[in-house]
Amino acid sequence: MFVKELSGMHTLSEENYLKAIYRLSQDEGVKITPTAIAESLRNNPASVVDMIRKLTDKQLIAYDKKSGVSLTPQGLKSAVLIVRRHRLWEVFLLEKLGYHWDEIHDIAEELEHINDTTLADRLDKFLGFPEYDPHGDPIPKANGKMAKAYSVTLADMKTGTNCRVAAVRDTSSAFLQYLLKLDIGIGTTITLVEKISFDNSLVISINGAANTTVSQKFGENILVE
Amino acid sequence: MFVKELSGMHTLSEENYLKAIYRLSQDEGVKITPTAIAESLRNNPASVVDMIRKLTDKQLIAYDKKSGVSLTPQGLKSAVLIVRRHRLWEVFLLEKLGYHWDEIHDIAEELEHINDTTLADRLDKFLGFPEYDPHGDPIPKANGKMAKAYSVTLADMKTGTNCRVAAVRDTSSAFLQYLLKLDIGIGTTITLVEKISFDNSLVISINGAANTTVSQKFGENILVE
DNA sequence: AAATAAAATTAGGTTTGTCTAATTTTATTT
DNA sequence: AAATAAAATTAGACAAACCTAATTTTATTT
Repeated sequence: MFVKELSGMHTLSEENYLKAIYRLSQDEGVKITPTAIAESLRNNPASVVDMIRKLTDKQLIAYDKKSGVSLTPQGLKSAVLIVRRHRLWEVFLLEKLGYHWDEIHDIAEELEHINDTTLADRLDKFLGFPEYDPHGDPIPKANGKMAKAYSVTLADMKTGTNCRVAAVRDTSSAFLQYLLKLDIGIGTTITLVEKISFDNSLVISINGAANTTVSQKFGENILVE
Repeated sequence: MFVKELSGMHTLSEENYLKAIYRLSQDEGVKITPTAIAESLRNNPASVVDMIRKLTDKQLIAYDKKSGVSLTPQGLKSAVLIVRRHRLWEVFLLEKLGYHWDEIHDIAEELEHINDTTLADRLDKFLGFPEYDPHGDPIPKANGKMAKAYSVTLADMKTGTNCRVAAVRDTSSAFLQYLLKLDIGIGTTITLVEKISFDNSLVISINGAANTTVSQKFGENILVE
């Protein structure tokens, strides 16, 4: 299929690797190893090594044993476009089709691979050029630029301070449904009442309501501002 | 990937075969042979034979040397759902994203494979439950029922009669762009002025304008009422 | 009916992306 | 530094979906 040879055209697998590598590259200072990629994609390091070779040949990534895997400018461009499409489709599914935020990730995971020169831009326009997706992640613009991602977590907060939920790190429906049950969404105000030093559990007040206790892991998956 | 084993889940290829068989089954009285399927999918009869075995094992089609390939009730249900999704997405692309009708087929060809229990129904609702897609093909309802497809072509008309363009058979951008140039769309009124007996060319008047001559093949790809 | 043409099928390959098991390289402990 | 553990890599398989070439079956002519 000669179509696949056209610049900017990648297989489904290639796109998923680029996305995984992009995601891993967001944790600054962390080396991107074959094992890390394999864990991220829930596949085998041996498979990753094969794909690293393929993507290196295609000049989408670079691999240096010392510094690990990195995206080339071309690979970054492709990865950001996939992320752009993913996040735009999430907005569409939530705002236009009425899905809840715990249902959209997996569908967007498929929609993001649909490739057409103008589709993302048309969708962006149709949605009114949203800045953030329903999970609080910034949506890359057509030129690749985007607002800075939130990085301070609820677990990083000082006891006694207030914050606004800005984004969620984990987008699994298990986590999002838990948030729904706790009545936490983007924009919710949380007060950190106490940190339990034994296991770093967090005692919080959601929108000024009675106190609730959540785990450290929970706190690390809520991004605040 | 155990996910693929769930009922109603088919591979991309399987879905394309089901769709092709469904399309061929619309020409009533025509036997669906491996060669016909291969032509429709532009692939090799040997490949088709492999897939016929696979789909037969999965009880999605039945194959009888005398009568050819047919969809089982289960296969029909899957095929109709794919067609439903395709046509709904076409409406979306045209009406919401502003594409022209010659650009939407190929994109819908990808979107149609996205499978989620409620996606098609939500999209249907969002679009206002359209009856026909932008090419005039009826959109199957959630229950599988749909308006009858148009079947009379411009070439079938009697000389001197008027008709309204109801649908197009060929959805290739080459054909659709030609129609755009001729100023023909769904709803256009055409008068059949004369049939040239030599090669069945058609002399027509579009929306009452000056006469134009088109080929027999052209006329056979315009469905009218 | 025999000859020919067309269609269907089988046999054996190829590519993509995955896997397991074995091996080699690198990193971490002791 | 040697021993051990972990990570990376290679080697060899496999499934899906396709292919070509050869063969068999079916249909059409003469």
